[in-house]
Amino acid sequence: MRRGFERSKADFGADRAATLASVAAAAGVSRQTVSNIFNAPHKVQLATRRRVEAEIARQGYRPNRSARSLRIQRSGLVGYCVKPPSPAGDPIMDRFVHSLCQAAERDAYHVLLFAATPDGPMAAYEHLVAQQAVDGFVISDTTVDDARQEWFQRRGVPFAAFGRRWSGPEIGAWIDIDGAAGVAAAVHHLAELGHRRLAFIGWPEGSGVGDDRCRGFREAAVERGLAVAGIAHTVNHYDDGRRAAAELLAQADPPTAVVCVSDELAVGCDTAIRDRDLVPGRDVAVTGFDDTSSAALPTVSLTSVRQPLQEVGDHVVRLLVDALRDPGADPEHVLLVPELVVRHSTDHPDRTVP
Amino acid sequence: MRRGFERSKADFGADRAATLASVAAAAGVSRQTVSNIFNAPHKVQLATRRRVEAEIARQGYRPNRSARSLRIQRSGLVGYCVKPPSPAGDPIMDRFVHSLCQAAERDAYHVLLFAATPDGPMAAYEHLVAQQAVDGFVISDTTVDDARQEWFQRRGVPFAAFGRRWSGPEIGAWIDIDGAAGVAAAVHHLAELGHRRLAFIGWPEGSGVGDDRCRGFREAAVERGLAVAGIAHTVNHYDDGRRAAAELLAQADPPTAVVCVSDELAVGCDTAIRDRDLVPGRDVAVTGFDDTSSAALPTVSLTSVRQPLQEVGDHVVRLLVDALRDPGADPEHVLLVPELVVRHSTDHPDRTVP
DNA sequence: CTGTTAGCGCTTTCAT
DNA sequence: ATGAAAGCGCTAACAG
Repeated sequence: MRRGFERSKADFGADRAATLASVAAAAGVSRQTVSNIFNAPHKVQLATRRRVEAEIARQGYRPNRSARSLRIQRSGLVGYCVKPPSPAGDPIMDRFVHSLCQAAERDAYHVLLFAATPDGPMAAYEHLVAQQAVDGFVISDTTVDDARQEWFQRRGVPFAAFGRRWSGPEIGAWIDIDGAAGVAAAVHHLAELGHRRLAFIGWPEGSGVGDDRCRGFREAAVERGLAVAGIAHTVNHYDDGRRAAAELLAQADPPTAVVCVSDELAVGCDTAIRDRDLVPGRDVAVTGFDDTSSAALPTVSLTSVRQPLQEVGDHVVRLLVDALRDPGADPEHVLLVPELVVRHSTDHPDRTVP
Repeated sequence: MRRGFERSKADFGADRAATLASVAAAAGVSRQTVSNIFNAPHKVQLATRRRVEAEIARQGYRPNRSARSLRIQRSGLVGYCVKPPSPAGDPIMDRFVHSLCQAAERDAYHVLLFAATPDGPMAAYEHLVAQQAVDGFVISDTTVDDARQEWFQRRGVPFAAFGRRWSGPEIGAWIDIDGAAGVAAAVHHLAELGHRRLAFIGWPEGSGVGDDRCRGFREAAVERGLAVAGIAHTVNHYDDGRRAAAELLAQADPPTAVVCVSDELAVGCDTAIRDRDLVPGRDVAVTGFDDTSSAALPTVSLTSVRQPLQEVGDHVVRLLVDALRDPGADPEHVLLVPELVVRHSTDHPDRTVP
């Protein structure tokens, strides 16, 4: 029977992991001095410090995390709950999670990832809090009737949200993308291209994010004095976007540009335009939201609103660290303006002013 | 100045978190008995057990994780390194990560997520090992010259891989998707539809995953006695797929079906077919790999190979847990056959036998 | 600036 | 079946 590891965990146990004591003994100083090297370097004389540091490097010593956490009563972990994958895939999850990790590590934190359990939405959070497994949470995808913020507040659990509160009183710190501003940027862009008659395809009403983006459309249209040729509300599926767009385009006085609440719906709209033997961007303009990989496909080439997720990660960690440091401080709220990525769906090479 | 939390962390400190001692005192038993409830329930009389359990529930007590980890010398954490997001987005990352979390939690583990640091590929791994922050690692995206497995072995660090070893001796347990079988399934499907002349668009040679899928194509073509009208190798971009497909289709005796190593390239191929005023699936068939959201778009409707990522998560956690339990055991290797999702790109409604 | 002491909350012998 | 005692590795308070 072949061994899986030349040097298994059991063998490894022979030369035990380095500890404060092993480093101290080898360097001929007290354990406290070694500890100080990490936690209060200025308290150690340069000569001894050098010597101890050499020994630390030689043994590859790092303070044991459990022991340290137990002593200082902090885990150094940030909890984040991943939502179940949707069939359509999540266009921003991978970027957000990576930026979250990076930002956390800059502040000497790590991310503890967990999935929701079947027994209630807060069960997994509760479990981690009771175990004192994490110092706080980052949450995302906040909804209109989100119960999490209030739950955290009631228990004094520090957190920071990617996504604002859509109802009720403000609780805790959040950072969010200004969806209304993103959609407004699309409207302004279209207005500058000469479009005077616009339509909007949004999600069903009541969804926080969706309503916000819809408001951005309405307000920008008013501000620019543009005609609104219709506002549709539909679930976030390609087919529904295609159907909604077909109806809008079949009107007596159809829009020359359609602003969509998501790339998924915008790609449906793109198809509806082609269904009428029109060319997206040349005959009818379209915009989406999220700058997904589908939008970037040259066959689609969709103008879309891109969320600055790197910055979101940086901010959300900062907000949490602030809450951890000073639980009594005023929670901060940050609204980031996203960026419009212009492609052929609004700016076709053969386009003439509508 | 408004307070962020009605009951801040500081206030919260007043009624400290429940401990073994607090539960024991309230229930009128020793700390040991409370501990036994969790770790050796059979050793406790039913009557006292009920009483203590009631008190545990009342106080919402859970054993402190740091203390427990320190005592038993295990963190209950599995490390997983997220790779930086690519511009194209990762089509399978969200599904894999979620299944990883779920599977880990079934075995009372949690996932510690971290990002690679600038200072060397193993620096982040090393840091976590030295701190004893995790009990082992799950790795994915194994490459031909992957140095991680050997590194883990040398240090006796338990791990399990999603992705086989592409070179060198076997080290550790892995689970992988049988890409060759997936591509072969596509070839067999095409053969059954009557196609006799196929081409393949793959990645540059030397990439483990890509070569494996290419081999699946060659072998299945031989097995079925099909003609090979060309094998292209290109980087994984839409435009390159389109260009490669254009060349293959411009030949004197072009293929009637093109098998692609990825959805990204397959969508490029789809465009190249349309560029020649042909209809994908009716005139020339195309297949991709990964069943991404782009493939599922009805405008594309791409037949594609879908990886069973839920099962991959289950297996990879099982393999790691096995390695943790018995470091000396033979590492297991699992190869999962993926499933072909048939759509219009191979089975167009108006299709006639080629 | 260095060394000693105590204890974070838990599990694991060992007695009873 | 239950209770007492020891100690995992660390940091903070204090004494020298």
